[in-house]
Amino acid sequence: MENCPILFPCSSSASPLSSNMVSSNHVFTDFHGNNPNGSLGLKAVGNISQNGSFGGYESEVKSGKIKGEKKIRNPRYAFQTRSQVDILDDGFRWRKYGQKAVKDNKYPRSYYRCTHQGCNVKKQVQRLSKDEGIVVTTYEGMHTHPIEKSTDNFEHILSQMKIYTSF
DNA sequence: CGGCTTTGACCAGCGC
DNA sequence: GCGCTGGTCAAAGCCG
Repeated sequence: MENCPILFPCSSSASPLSSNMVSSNHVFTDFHGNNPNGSLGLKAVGNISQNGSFGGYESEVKSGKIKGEKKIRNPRYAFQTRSQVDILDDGFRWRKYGQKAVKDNKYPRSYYRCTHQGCNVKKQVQRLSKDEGIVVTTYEGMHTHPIEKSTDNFEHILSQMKIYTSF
């Protein structure tokens, strides 16, 4: 089955959502300041903690590199998920390659990399100091292979992400 | 035995 | 020019 909805568009699978996110350099989920709980229908997850930290997230590529177009980085996609654990099993195999503490947050940020050959997808998981129940997952790059694990439990998480990316 | 996590150090970019 | 922050690597150790 085409289990490559939004974040993980298979090379052969061209879902409208995936192309949408690819077209726009950053389809960043702009929840901050625009997250009336109830309108989202995310009663399951409650409130998503509307903080404006995401605005700064995207400012990375636009610094002074666009002029030289050399340091162009893969588009990033960040998602907030309500989870007790940092490790969100999205069906891929990730290898942790670093961990750093961020000043804004008291919790450390973990850097993961897809262990698949030829798949240089990176992701970083960060927990919000304000809400320890909120985990921010930032994906960088695109997977070029199908999911190797069943997205059984991941499905419900995905549904949440879908709502976020629907913005 | 292989794969993965951990942790410290190193490096590059940016701001002051 | 210096200092800071973020990001990545690499060696060692652990676990399955």
